Amino acid sequence: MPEKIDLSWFEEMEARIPKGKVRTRFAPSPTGYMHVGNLRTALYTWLIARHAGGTFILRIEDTDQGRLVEGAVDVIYKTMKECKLDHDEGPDVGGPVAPYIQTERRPFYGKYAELLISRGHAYRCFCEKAESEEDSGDFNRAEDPCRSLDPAEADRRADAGEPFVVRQRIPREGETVFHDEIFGDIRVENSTLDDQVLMKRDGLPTYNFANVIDDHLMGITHVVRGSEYLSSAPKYNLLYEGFGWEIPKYVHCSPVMRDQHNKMSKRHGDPSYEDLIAQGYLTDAVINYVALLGWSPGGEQEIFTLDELKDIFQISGISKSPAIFDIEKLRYFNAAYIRAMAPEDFARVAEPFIRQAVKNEAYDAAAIAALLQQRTEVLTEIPEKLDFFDTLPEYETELFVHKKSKSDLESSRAVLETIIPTFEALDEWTDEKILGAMTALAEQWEVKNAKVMWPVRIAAAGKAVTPGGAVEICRILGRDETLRRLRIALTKLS
RNA sequence: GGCCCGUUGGUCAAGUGGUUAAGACACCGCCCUUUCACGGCGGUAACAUGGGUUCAAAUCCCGUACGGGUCACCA
Repeated sequence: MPEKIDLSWFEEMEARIPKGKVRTRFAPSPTGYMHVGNLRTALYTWLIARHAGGTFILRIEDTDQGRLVEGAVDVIYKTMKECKLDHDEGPDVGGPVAPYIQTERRPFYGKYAELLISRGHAYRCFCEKAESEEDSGDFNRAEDPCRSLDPAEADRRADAGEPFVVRQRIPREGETVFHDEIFGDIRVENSTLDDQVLMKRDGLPTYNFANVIDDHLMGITHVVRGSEYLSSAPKYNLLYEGFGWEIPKYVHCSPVMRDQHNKMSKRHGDPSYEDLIAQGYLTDAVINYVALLGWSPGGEQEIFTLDELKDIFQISGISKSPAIFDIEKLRYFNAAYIRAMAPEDFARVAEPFIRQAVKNEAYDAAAIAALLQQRTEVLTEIPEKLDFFDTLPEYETELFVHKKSKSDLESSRAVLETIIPTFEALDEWTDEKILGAMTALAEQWEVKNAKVMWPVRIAAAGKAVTPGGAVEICRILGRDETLRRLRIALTKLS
């Protein structure tokens, strides 16, 4: 009975829709963390809006009451903020087409479902939920008596309080073509589509229905989402046509994989965005890497700021095939970002990691950070590089043997024996003086600098690989501690 | 299984009928050097496969194989 449909309400809704500008939305469901794939979708969605000078919207899709996770929405806000993917409209900032949380939009969906029913594109289905019985569980619309139920009869049963779902009435014949910006035209036989549920028995819409309604009502021009929705896209088109709405551009992105066969997933222990940060990766590096996972700017440049990405991002550069997440390459990006940081910025982010290993406040964290910056790939690897500061490690004298610098046990002993009094006599403990003492000795003995510096560094650090050379290590250690360590080494070698 | 989609080195990828098939990560070698790095130079390594179309195909068409997605009152 179309009479009870109040068309003016729909007209008001239509009137609220902003028009003319590009509008995109990131619409996560609050699951508690940000997958890498999600982050990439958010990024691309944001980039499309910003590139076009359009509007970026955050919408929360929480229609699955059974999967609500406490605090999950906050994780989304926090991540988006950290990544600088700012939104113009959303639950926290409002906007012209509020509300932006689907459960708060609950009344809308029912009305649109009614409208669709009145136009014959949907119908009420009173069948029992087809749970269990996996084998016969496949719903066959051709056999659903409700599809051909008299509308008046259906209205009467609904009014009487009989529970029902609303199903989309898919034409039995013909084919539907839809266009995707990445995959091109895709055509499917309508006979392969089923009468999907639009409104659930609990009165909430399914994802598939809420999406169409909200995307339209929010004036979304580009629908960006994972390619897992590719096969339901034709049904969306039919819905848009049923309402007489303009179909937005679809941008389906292939998944981010952990290997050839599996998507990245928390379940398999793959890192989420938060995990990566906790593992010592920088937000900017993660964003940069993720941008290139499944999208290419075409040129040879790989390091981009968000601003640069915004300028050059093209939907056409998004790839059709899935991309495997390669942590090694992320490490490379992270290292590049670390090296490019202002020294004081790096010192700030590195300090907590430095202090994990170096408790002795006498050792200057900023000075250590300066050594670390050129040789750190991820922040979490910092502590292990610094284990020799607080306490001199146990080590074998074999460490003094080094062929490149032509060092052996005897030459090392001689170097230490000579350099100790020289160091004691230095009037200042600076890089210049320390270096000068060592190069002077090398010159006097007519040997390579390395032959002097090698044993000094080994004696000072007690390990072969250190961040920084002999001069820097000695300087940071301070004269007293350096001399103490050199004497220990001399004892070992005598 | 039906339907949809995809397939360039180990990985990310450029490529849109004529190229010595870019570049990056990783790997290897050399140089630089105060260790390790950084940096520089060089190297190994790819068009899944079979048919067409064409003077010419990684690029267009068909099949095959392989891979992914989907077939929920989940998103």
